[in-house]
Amino acid sequence: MDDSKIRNMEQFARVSGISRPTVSKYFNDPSSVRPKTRARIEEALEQYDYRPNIFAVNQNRRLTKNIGIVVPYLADPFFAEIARNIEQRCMQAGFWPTLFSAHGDSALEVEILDSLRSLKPAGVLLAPLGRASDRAAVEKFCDDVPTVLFDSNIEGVGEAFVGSDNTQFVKLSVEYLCRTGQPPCFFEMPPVNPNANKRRNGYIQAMEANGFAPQVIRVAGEGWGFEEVGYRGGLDVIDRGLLTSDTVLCSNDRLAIGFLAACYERGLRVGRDADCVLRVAGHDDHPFSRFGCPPLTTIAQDYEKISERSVEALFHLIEGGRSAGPRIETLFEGKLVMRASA
Amino acid sequence: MDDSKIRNMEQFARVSGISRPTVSKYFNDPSSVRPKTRARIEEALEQYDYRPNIFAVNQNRRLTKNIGIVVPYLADPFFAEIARNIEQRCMQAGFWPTLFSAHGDSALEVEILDSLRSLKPAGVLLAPLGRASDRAAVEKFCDDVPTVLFDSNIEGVGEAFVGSDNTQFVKLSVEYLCRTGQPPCFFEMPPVNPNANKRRNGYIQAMEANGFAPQVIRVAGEGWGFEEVGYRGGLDVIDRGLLTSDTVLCSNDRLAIGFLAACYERGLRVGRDADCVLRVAGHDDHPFSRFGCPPLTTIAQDYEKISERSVEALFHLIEGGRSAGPRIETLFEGKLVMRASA
DNA sequence: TCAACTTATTTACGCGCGTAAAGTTTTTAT
DNA sequence: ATAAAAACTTTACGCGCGTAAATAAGTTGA
Repeated sequence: MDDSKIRNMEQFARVSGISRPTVSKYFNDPSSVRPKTRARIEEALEQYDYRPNIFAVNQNRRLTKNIGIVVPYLADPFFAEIARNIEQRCMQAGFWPTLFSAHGDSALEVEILDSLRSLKPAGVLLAPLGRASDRAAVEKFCDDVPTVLFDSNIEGVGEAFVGSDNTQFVKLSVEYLCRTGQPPCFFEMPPVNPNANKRRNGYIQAMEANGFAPQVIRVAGEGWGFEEVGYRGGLDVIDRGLLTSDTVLCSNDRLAIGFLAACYERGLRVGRDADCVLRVAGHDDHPFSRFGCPPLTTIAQDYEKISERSVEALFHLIEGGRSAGPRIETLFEGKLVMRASA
Repeated sequence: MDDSKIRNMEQFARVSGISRPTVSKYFNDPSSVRPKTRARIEEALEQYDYRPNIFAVNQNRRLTKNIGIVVPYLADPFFAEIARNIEQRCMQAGFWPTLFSAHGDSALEVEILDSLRSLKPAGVLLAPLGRASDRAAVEKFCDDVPTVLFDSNIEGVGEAFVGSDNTQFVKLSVEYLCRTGQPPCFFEMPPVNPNANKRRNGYIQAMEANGFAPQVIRVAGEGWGFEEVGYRGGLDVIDRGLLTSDTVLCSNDRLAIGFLAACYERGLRVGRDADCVLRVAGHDDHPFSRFGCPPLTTIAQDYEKISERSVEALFHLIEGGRSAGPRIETLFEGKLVMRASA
């Protein structure tokens, strides 16, 4: 390893015995040069570990290899997980992913999109805040940069959307709960994004389809501290005797985890057993749901497929140029995960 | 807003009536130009919203305004939180923070440091994986780039370390538990970093200081899925009757959350009440600990102070050049957070 | 008011690489 | 074997900005 002072491509080209333009071509696409040439470059590469100056590269390429990943709230392990998944896929494809979190703040979301613009990214994977998002700002951004939305949809914005079929999620959970006990009431907070709305409406629809009267319980609270909202709301609902069923279907798992904490505090045993007074279920299969007390019955999002398809859609977009057809929405179905809570 | 086609600093300088070098000076430090000049530039800035090309800027500056933030495992909300905190402080100071997660993988950690190097960052805030880290690689990186370690220390590596006084943490928890009930046994997994070791040793020390015989229970398991390890280990320990005390002090909160799940599954009621058979406590005050069943008694890390001091240390380093004195280790004390579990 | 500073302008070069054009060599196909 | 195609080399320019040096203009204070 003669890792001497190779300062630029010029010098590296010299030591590898290949001309600089060809070396440049190699770094843009190794398969674009003759195998013999490629071998010589890679041989030199092992001796001298040189890497092109990323700033000079990005300055001169009209489109960089950067990919922006924006999530609404990184302290939610769901987004951390899916971001990890997406990151790795991007890296494998030779891109340079950069992760951003809006931390639940719409002003910050706009700021991020602004900075992102100056990164001249080849594409962006954006999970918007949802209701709080500055629609106009997001829309304008999507006009400038090839963007795939995921998790939370904004109608008509971005070149594609990949997410879950929330209506189906709730249909699954409602049917399971109705089949195995009392029809559930629905526990929610003011919706942060369209998914929450779809879940509530899906619940109403599914209940009616099963011949039951829907009962929606909405508790106050805002922001992304869902557990806290579920906990406080849970205490309130329990204390005021507002539960209309012994089965509580929560809009999402984080809310459910807060609700479980409230049940525990009030001495309400949750589960399917005879000594239990309440059944509780959620949606998402959040990473922590299996460690709830009791472990949470839920509908699992397909992390793998969502991230896989999102990245695929973006790559398709990047390669094929824009306007490669109409905006495509891909929704994945969830799977019932039966645990002890319902 | 005449947001026409300002393509570079040349053009922006022209429309603002100031020479390009002076404009350049302004962007490097607005206060370095005469107030009148500054006003004219900022006036033009509002009309034409121009931003210097970040790649060209970074190529020519010997040191960029980039700051790398590296955490071992972003799916842990503790790190997500502290990263958020650090991020914002950096942005406020006019830097450009970029967040990376090693996802529990030491190869990836090295890869990240490698990519980071080519970002020519002004500095890096690194929470290393710990035991799994490639010490040589990290050490070499720290030689090249001003780096402050946080959370997990590597002796002698980096210009400074900021973290928690884990010995004090355990001293606090042990004393509290001894004072209020049976002396605790210590529940741990194979240590991923020095913190875990310090906690175990601190436990032994504190127990002996209080005149009790320490009892360490180590369960098998590796990786960063602590809850899973705590859960499985918990079941095992309970089923085999290995608990030597009715009070269990867990090495950290995530392990404790898994342990609580195991207790719940085995029908062991946890808490301080008369009908409880077990007390459980942890360390860290993890974001989810308050929503455990029961809410977890723990020792709280001071997120704010850790991130504040880490950033301070890094800025000090960046301004003062390297070798501004010896390596400084800053440890913050924890605070007892009494909840229902112990 | 005039010297002594301070700040801005002009001019010019360099950073490291993408990329185009023209010429040369190697490979492929007939 | 030979023409055509493909890949490479040489040469040269441009990207947008940092930065240095020499010069000019503005500011300050007694």
